[in-house]
Amino acid sequence: MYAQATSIHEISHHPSSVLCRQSRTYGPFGMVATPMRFARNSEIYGEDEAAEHLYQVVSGAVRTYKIMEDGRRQIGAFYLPGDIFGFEAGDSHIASAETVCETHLLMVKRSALIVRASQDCELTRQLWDAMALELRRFQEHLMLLISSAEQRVVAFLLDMSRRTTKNAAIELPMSRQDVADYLGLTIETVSRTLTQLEQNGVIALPTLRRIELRNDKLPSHVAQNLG
Amino acid sequence: MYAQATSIHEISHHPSSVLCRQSRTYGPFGMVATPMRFARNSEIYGEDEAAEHLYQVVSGAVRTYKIMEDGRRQIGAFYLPGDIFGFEAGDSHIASAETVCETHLLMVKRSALIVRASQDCELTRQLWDAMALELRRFQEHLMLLISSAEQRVVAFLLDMSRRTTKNAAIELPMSRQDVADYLGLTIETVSRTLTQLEQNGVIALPTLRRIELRNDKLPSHVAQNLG
DNA sequence: CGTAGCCTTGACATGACTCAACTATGGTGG
DNA sequence: CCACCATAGTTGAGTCATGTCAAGGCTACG
Repeated sequence: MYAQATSIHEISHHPSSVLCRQSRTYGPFGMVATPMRFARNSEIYGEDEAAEHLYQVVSGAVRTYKIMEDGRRQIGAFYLPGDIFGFEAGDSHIASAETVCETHLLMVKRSALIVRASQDCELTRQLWDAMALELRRFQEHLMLLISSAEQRVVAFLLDMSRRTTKNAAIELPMSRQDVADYLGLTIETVSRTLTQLEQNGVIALPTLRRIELRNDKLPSHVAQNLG
Repeated sequence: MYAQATSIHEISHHPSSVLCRQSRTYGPFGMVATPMRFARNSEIYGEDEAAEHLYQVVSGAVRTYKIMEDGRRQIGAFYLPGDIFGFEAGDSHIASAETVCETHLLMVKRSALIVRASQDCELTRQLWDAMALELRRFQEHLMLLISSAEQRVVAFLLDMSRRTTKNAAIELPMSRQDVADYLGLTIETVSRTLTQLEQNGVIALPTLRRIELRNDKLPSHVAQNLG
């Protein structure tokens, strides 16, 4: 329902430009990779599409999501520069992936990766660990979804803070609607919660997308979530 | 809070008996495996313990879970006969694992598996697929947690039905409290929802733990969840 | 037949959702 | 540079689903 409201612009169903430089580029796990650029809100792959690649974010941000029968959208994860995504796949993807803003990616072939892993014990281990990290993220996301709105929002902000800058200010690449669909809340509840956190002095909101955290003022029950 | 109420009996911190037969037993992925037996509610491994093994359920049932700061317990997954678990780990486990009822397991060494996978492309692929399946389960669990109580309970029953018998009756190995902690609901809400489903003729409850599904009467909005 | 654990039911409280109006922001063209 | 528009975000009032607290009923096992 509310996800429906998100009008999506600039959907370009394939890479705005694929930069195939002559010189080889190396991506995740030291594999030969193809650099790609996507405009904002572009589809990278769709649910149920054959899963032939693995991706690493160079700049920008990516969201993976599923649309439920009732029309709601659940965002499974956000991927930021350095993150690798596309694991969530046996033969085909189980979620769609879109860019949140203009994004540069590196793309590697899954089949090539598997072949190389089967000759390289260290690489097999790295792959295992990367998937375990992905599982850990999902597990933490699960825990989030059973807490209160305030806990969800604070945990989200802390996670973003930890993953981007080391200082306490974050520049969110995604809209309130994205945040809401990630946290399993409505956009109104996210907005109200942010306002309330600001009034309590836990955060400052110099602009809509910029958020400054006062770590010392965090509600104690979530402070422990800090990595 | 309510999770606290679950009084746990018969915690035996290690395998009641490890059957080390002379003849070798083969477990998941064709690896040499150690058979083990656990009593009901026994700990298999704890959160943050070193993750040295992978397990396959032979008979019985297993739950993985985390305890949150506020005392609530979130069950991440149930594993039934045939299922493999223990993937959710880089160097150490990110959740605890306990038996739901008396359970027989096969245990294989992760390190040995990695070594063999790095010589066997097919095995690498199988491992990848197994972890992808695990990710898929988590993704589906995520979707569950943002739906209504009725949708959660029905989806849970359908999932259990699909994974156990092919007919429409299921014998739940776990308590209402387990179900509640898996679905992110209270035990009261689970109970009320089951009663309501029974009154609507969607299910029958011949005994507390036995549930019969009338697939034809399922609420349409979840019927699509059928695999 | 008694008891303990598990489950159900009821009455009430409350946090998040819905619907609706309003405000701020950022980009575009005059 | 300003006015305008579309988009994004905020705020308010009222409703509803689920949680909380408390009592009571099964069931199974000794």
